[in-house]
Amino acid sequence: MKLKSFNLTLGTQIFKAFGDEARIRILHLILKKKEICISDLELILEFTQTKISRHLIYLKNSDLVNYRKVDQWTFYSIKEEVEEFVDTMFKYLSKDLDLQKDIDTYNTLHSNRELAANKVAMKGYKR
Amino acid sequence: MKLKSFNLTLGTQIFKAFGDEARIRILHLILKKKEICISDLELILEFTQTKISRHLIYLKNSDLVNYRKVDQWTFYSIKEEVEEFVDTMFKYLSKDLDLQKDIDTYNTLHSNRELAANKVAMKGYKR
DNA sequence: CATTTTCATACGCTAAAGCGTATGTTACAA
DNA sequence: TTGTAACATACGCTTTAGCGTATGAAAATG
Repeated sequence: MKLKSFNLTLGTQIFKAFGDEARIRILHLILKKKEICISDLELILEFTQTKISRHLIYLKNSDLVNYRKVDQWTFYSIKEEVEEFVDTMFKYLSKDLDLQKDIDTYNTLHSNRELAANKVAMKGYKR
Repeated sequence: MKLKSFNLTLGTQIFKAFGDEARIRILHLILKKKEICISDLELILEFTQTKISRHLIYLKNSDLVNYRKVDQWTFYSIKEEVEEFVDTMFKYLSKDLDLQKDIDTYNTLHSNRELAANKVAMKGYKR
């Protein structure tokens, strides 16, 4: 179910989550690609694994993302309750070139079959 | 003119501005009451003058508010370019009881003629 | 079964945020 | 002209945030 509003405490926490460029870029990729894992974010954003991991934990604690385990990967996604909110936020950022470039980078890597997402999606993927 | 979007840098700055309970409460009062000065915010929120002043400077530097001088007071207002954005943000906070209470407090003080806003609005206000 | 991959976390550091007290400045009031 | 009200700012302090390096754990791979 959709969350229509939040109180001051949660609201502040959510805005704080958006108050960091790295987290915005991570959230943006999660939103646009529905699901993404840490190792793929590492390739795309060229951050250290630690940095990405920590920001994802932050986002998890802010109730903005969920995760599920698939084989050895942990895929993060936007929590359904806040998806409309997150989507609204990114409408205000839709013209940003850096965010667009991140999507391009994802697409290139995906075409090159370099992402974990490829391996999971691949039929007959051998374990 | 309305600002439809902002880039990553400005966006991060704006979200940071919302990432603090005191600033949210201040912004909320400015938005709902159109204009407000520091001494009135002091009465309503019961923060120190320094704290309010600093947060308003922060909001000014984040391009969220404007101010104008009226007699001895400095009245802050939401910048027109971001008003639609700010309004949208507060829709998500519209159920919050603390924010509602701040408005009630403003209204009470206003009824009691205890705000600078009263003195300015008063016709024939003697200098 | 040894190695690699994926992700989390402890440690230590630096920078930024937030705050109170005190003080300064300007303009209005008496 | 003396005092007061409104607001800004310097100083010092404490807390929080963000980061890299190193290490740990679990699971998959070869």
